[in-house]
Amino acid sequence: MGRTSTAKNKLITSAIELIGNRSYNAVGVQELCDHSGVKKGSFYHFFPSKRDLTLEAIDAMWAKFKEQMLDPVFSSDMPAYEKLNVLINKSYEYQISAKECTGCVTGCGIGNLALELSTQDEIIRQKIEQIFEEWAQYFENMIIDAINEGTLSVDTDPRSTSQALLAYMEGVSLMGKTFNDPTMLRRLGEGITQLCISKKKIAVEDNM
Amino acid sequence: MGRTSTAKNKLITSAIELIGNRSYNAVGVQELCDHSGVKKGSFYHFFPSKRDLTLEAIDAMWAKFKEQMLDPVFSSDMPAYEKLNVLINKSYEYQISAKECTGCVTGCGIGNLALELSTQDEIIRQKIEQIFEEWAQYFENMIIDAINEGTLSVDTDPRSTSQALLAYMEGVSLMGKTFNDPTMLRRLGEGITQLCISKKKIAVEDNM
DNA sequence: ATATTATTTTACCAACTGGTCAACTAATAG
DNA sequence: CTATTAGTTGACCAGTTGGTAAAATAATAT
Repeated sequence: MGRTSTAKNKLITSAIELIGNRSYNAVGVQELCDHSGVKKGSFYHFFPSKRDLTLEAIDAMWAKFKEQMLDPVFSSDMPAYEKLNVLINKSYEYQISAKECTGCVTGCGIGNLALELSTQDEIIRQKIEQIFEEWAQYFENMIIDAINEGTLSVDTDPRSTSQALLAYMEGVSLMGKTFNDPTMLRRLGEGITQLCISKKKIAVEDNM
Repeated sequence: MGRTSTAKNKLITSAIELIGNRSYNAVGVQELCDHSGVKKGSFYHFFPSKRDLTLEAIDAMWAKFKEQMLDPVFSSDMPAYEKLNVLINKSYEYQISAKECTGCVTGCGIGNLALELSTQDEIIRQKIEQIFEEWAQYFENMIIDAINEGTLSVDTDPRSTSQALLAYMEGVSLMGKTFNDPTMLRRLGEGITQLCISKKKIAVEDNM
């Protein structure tokens, strides 16, 4: 039925690249079309609006992120603290290559859009909220496992702690981008374990 | 010599408000002018470009933030962990009122601009980098004091830890904005002390 | 009063924004 | 071989963008 097309995928790929390196509002429909070699008429054949392309681009970013970053790490049988270290290291490597390729630490594509658009587009905000919920779930499962194994204090609140871990990762990405320095991810990333992880049977609770 | 004017200040105030609630690229010169009751010709009498207004708005945001948030807290003689708690609580209160007033948790105005513009405007990136440096300095001084007082382990690296604290604050703001939920600041904010602070003479180092 | 300086106003601009439309072209199904 | 469906193309649009220029207006200094 009719002919087939690669235009849609090319547009999504370009959106991830261009919007990821700059911002939603800094990239126009025309540029998206030029970059992917698609005419504007085709753009609007596949997407009702730039907003809708962005929505699909966010899905694609998240799918890729899970596949390349989260799934490999969290389906392994490393101890929790090592999972976090590996995750941080992968982020570090990613930002290294981003900087080599574009001259800039680009940070977390999803976090960038979250800050730019949360107050402007409720649908996009909700989509990213849902993604963050899912993302934190990886941490939460890890924490619950660690508590059951006895490597983490039973006092640890899995949900709050998982969100704190995500917040810290996003914060570290923000710092890396602001300083345009990938090593920030490694240096600050190390601290992530302090937000929850202990190698002892029961974490020492001395902060009250 | 000539007449005086309030236009410049009105524009800066409007920029903080409008760009703070939305984003740099989502707010145009015309809207800035309308909102502050200044004609466009006057805008360009005082600022060579929208970018330059933003630069001054960032300075004003930072000055206000120091005056209202950082200075009161860090010039007090509270213990370090309480300084952090008060700071978190102030941020929480601020986001509560932002949401009451605009319907949205707006997050950290400086962090928002950092993510939106760091890869697009090197001058703005450098300005925010410098602000973050100064901001972290507040934390660093606090940490050094705490180490000297013996309330914090001598193993603590003041510089990295101070940046980690800032990263966490920014991350928590990002989460609060994304979930449009001010209580996130309070709930996640509590965790900040874990990034460095101990009430015991010497922190238990059990993460290595 | 007048010259000077600072500020305001209005009208304007080219470039670009997201988005539309109708005609055109390929592929497939019958 | 013909319909039908899916995708492509280029011309077009109204509204907006950041920014300009020159004349008009107020305040001050002399």
